Amino acid sequence: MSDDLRQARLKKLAALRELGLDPYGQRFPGAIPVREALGLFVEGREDVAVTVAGRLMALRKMGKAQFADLHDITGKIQVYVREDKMDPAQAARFPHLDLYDLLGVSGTLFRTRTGEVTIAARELTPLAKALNPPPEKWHGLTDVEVRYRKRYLDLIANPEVRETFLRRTRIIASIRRELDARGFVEVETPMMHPIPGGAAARPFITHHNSLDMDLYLRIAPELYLKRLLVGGFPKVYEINRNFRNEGFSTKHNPEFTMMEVYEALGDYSTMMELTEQLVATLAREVSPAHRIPFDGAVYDFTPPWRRVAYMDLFREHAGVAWGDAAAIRAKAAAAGLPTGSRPVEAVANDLFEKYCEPTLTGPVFVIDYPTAICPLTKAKRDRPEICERFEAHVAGMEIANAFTELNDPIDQRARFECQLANKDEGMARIDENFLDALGYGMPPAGGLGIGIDRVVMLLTNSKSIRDVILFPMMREQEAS
RNA sequence: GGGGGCGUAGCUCAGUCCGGUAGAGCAACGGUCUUUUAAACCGUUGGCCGUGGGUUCAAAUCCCACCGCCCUCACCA
Repeated sequence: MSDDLRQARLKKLAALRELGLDPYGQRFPGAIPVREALGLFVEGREDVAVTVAGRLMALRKMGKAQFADLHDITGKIQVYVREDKMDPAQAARFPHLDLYDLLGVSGTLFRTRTGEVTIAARELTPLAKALNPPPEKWHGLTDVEVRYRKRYLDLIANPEVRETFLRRTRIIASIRRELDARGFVEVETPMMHPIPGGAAARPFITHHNSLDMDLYLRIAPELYLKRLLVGGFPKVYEINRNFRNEGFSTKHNPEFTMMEVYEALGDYSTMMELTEQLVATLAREVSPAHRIPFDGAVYDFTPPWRRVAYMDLFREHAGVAWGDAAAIRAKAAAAGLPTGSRPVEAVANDLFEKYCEPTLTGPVFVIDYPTAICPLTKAKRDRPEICERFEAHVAGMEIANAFTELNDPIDQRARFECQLANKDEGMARIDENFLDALGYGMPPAGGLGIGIDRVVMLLTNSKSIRDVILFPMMREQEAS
């Protein structure tokens, strides 16, 4: 039983206490990262002293000698223990170790007969006793459910998982660096909204007790970032969580990380250039040759990316004419898509997503969307039925969505009212405060949203969004 | 929500088709071993076979329901 394994470890914990040691350790100054320690080795010398701290991942006992593998985030170092040639008080500590214990080790570096740089241990300091038995050492932890529920074990046991999440961190840092260098200012806007807006999605509802008011976890920060444009911040961005109360999949997590950028005096063309440059920079950091492998294909993000007009794609692949409302509804119904009382453009867009988007490999910009499905986007001056919006698609995923922002408060109100009339579109209530803000004058601007999780998926060759979110949404389950 | 798959020791997995005493490797425990690399060798322990019901003389195995996970479709500005 697992309980037996635990009991064996508790016995060793007690033994450490009897030696006067604290199995859970104290401040441990002087430890250096494992990789750094390995770098201090000087060929031919065996007197270089180092101190490291890490997790005990393997133990090979050979009579009076034993070899241990100590891991930290930077790597692995082997520890050599000769019980008969050590201070007896120190030697007495070693029999009470278990795999996964956290240890501090001091000693001198040498090279073993088989060539591995190793610490000859002089001093051992317990830092934390592991009471739970570890996953199997060779196959590691493969059960995806356990990997997601106990991500800490996944990170310990699977080095490539560590690498994926470190890369995620580097990607986000790089985005910030690039935007900061271009003069964008990072801001934080509310996560709890009285009216959910800026996207069409079902929100999570929560409640503020002392105000006795329902609040919504934000589905997008858009309407608040635009208020900042009104307020005179010309270039703002936010990287933070959005929440959408919808089904989840390999490409959707209920909470996900979105970056939104707004640039006063720009438009969707400037956002297209920004998108290309940002993603290309990230891709170059992953692969200087600009060859990004993903799901069996290879993508090159070198600008400029292909641009294709929405209507051209529709004409080519939808199988019906954009203007033929009856044919559009008939085709959608035949395809099992909802038609009902929805506006014909919304139904047509379903056809677009079903028949046109899958033909895109990318990276590609789909540009110039029908105005009817873009309530926050400025229409083209000469063609009011088309608006200045693009989506960037790669490998069947939408990774970016941007437009020339609608800044006419009267037009914006009309669009909201039209949206509200179609209950189907999911809008609950018009955000009057947002319209009021536009009434003070918002500069013409380009706005861009990039789904960070999906970009990280692309750049880490991860097929599931759960592999790039440390703690993906899971049904609650009792602790095991 | 629909369809498909999976759930057996702490971990990685056989066994299920075709019902007949619950298996292996790793880990643990006890030995041998003074430079090993998944150390090796000898021995021992460890199981509500996801949960509940049914069929049967007999169920890990067949049937039903439920729980959880994965894939897929649907939903999804």
